[in-house]
Formats: sequence, structure tokens, C-alpha cells
Amino acid sequence: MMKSSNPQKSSRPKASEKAKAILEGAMQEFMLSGYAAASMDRIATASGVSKPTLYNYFQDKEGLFIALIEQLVEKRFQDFFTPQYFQEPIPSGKGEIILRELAKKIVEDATNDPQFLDFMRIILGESGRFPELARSFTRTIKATAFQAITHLFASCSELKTDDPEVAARIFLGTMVHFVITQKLLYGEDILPMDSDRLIEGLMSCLTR
Amino acid sequence: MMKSSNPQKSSRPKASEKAKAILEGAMQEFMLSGYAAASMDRIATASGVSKPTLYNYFQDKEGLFIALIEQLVEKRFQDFFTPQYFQEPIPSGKGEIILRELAKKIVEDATNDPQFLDFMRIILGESGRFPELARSFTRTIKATAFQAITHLFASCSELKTDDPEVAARIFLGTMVHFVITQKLLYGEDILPMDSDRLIEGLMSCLTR
DNA sequence: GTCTATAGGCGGATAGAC
DNA sequence: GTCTATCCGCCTATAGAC
Repeated sequence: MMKSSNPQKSSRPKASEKAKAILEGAMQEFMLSGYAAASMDRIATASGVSKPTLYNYFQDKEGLFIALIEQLVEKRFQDFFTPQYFQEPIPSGKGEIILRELAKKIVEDATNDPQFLDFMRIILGESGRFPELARSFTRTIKATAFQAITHLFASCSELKTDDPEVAARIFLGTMVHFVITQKLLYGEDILPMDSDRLIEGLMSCLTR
Repeated sequence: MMKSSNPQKSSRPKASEKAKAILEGAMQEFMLSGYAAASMDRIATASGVSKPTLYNYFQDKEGLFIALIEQLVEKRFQDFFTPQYFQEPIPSGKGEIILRELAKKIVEDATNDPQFLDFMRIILGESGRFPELARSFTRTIKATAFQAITHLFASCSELKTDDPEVAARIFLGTMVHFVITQKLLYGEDILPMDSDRLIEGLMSCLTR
């Protein structure tokens, strides 16, 4: 439950900067250590505040963790799978190009944005202890991605349209599993595979 | 490092039953709580031994965890993706049937064997803290699966053989991502999808 | 509201009897 | 080899001064 009121420094109702600092410190620590091994002392230090201040803004460790993940689900990674080029109307014949770009973007982000991998790891790893966070992720990010890609398959005549929902699952499944295997599970050292080669093969399965 | 000798009850060099009991208790606790939140006290209780005995058989918490996961990688889940029907020679025209059965087996095991999901969760969730365990998983289980399925695509004329390695990635990626999304991340409640429908669509993409 | 200091408990790991 | 009993540190969370 929320405290009765949030602390405010000025009279204007702006979002507290201290809360933001705490969330950033919490991000570092939770991503580095996972939920259970994270320390509220280290979060306080990383945030530049003292521990009681931390507990003034967030109920407890669990509340802080939930607030952090919800924020990441809603703000930071929400638009990942729904970039601008999913806007209507889809130019005729552009579906294949859009899918290729999206596939590349998934690989690039997993390669260049370490937060992205940490986020996936923590959502998956804590899905047993925090099922509501996993549900929130599925309801928000996964659902939006499936919806947008399904729409693409349903709209573009050059793509396989027999079952757009299934096509979307194959596309996203192949790419996300690739990223999980190669990056999270170190497959790039053990089972190397060029991402462009995979994308080509995938597109040839999903186009007419 | 190993202790100088393993404790043996009898003079014959049989595998210690206490070690087995400890590993079973450790399984319960680590799967339920994750590595960091697991308690050596609870493992001792669950195993029916006292804590010093626990430390007599395993160096410390980390050593016990590593021993457990290595055992699961090598014994328990090794043959999951390489069932009997991958033996040579593959009857002509049976590739499609074998793939369908394998896909169903993945979904069934994820549905009926809770240890299977727990194992996936812990390998993914601890891949940052224990990269060597993730590597071991990739080197052993993933590599064997890719190899067997690639061989299938390369051998069966009714399957898409342009790039068997890529076809294997698409097949396994689609099915594993399906299981992760539906079971680990609770997608079956939020984004329902009949597994047979997915398998049909996948097979139609991967056959000539 | 924010700090210093501390309470109180549970964690991993071990000493020493048998 | 296995136990009971215990050490000691780090953990979350808070009391009380300012």
C-alpha cells in the first residue's frame, strides 16, 4: 500500500528527484545482484541517500523492486517492439522490409544495451517469486509485440498470411530465442551463428 | 577443490546415499527459492542431515549449487532433446513426424514436469552470477539439440533443407519461446494459443 | 525529511564432543 | 562422520536527534 503522501521538495507537484535517484540506484543493484542478493545498503549508497530516506519513499525492499520493474515495463521497454514503423497504414510491399529491420533491431539492442539483457534475465529469473511482474511484462510488452507483428502479417500480401498469429509467434520466437541462447546463455562463444543468416532463412520461411 | 576423500559408509566404492539425499534436498530448496534466497539450514532439514554433514560432503553453498546444476545438466536433462528416435538411420519420410512428436514432447514436459520449468528458470536467472553453468548448459543440452535437429533437416527430403542449421534454430526457437512465454511468463492466461495450432503452422513453414 | 546509529534476526560456516 | 551448539557478519528495518 502507498503511504498517505509522497514527499515533495517544492510546492509544485513535480516528480521527486530523490525517488528517481533511488530508482536508478536500485536498478544498478538489482540488475547486478538479482532480487534476493541485492542489498538495501548498497542501493542507498548508489543512490546517494541514506537508508531511512529510502524507506521513506518506498515501503520496503519488495515494494522498491516492484516499483522499479513496473516502471521499466511501462516506460523504458514498452515501445521496444512497437517502433514507429508499425503505424498505419503499412505501405504496400513494405512488410518484409519492416520485419527484417525489426529482427536486426532485436539483435542490435541485445548486443549493445546491457540493460536489455539484465532486464530479460531478471524478469525470467524472478518469474516464480514475482508472478505478477511476469504477468505485467506479458500483458504489456509481449502482447503489444504479438499484436503489432500479427497485424503486419495480416496486412501484407507478400507475407505468409495463412495464420498471422502463428507467423508472429514463429518470427518473435526465433529471434528472442536466438538472443537468449547467444547472449544470455553465451551461445555466441559455443554455437556461433551469424544473425543475418538466421534472419534470411527466417524471412524465406515467412514470405510467399 | 575436492576434499581428499569422499565419505563412504561401506568398504565398497558405491556412490554415497547421503550425498544423493543432500542433492535432493538442495534441489527442492534451490528450485523453490533461487540461489541467493536458498538457506543451508532448510537444505539440511529437507535432506534429513545436519549442517556440518552438509559441509562435509560439499565445500560450501556455491559448491553444492554447482554440483547440483552440473548433475542436472549431465544426467537429468541431457537426453531431453535427443530421444531414441534420433538414432540413425532415419526412416525415409519420417522427419516430419519426428519433428511433430518432438514439438509435442517439449510442450508436454513443460506442462507436466514442474522441475523442467524450475530448471529453465534457474539456468536463465543465474546465468549472470554463474556463467559457467549457463555455458555448461549450452555446450551440453542446447548443442546436442541443435545438432540432432540439424541432422534431421539435412537428412529428410520432405523438410526444408536449404539451410538445416537455420531451420533447426527456427524450430527450436519457436517451441522453446512458446514454452517460456506460455508457462514461465504466464502467457497461457493472458495470450492463449493452442499448441497444436502453432505446431501445424510451424511445420508448414519448415516442409517443402 | 533526512540523517547517524542501532536493534534484531537470520545467514553461512565451524568448534568440539562422541 | 555425524551430531549439538555457537560464532560472527550482514541483512532489513527503525528509533530518535536535528
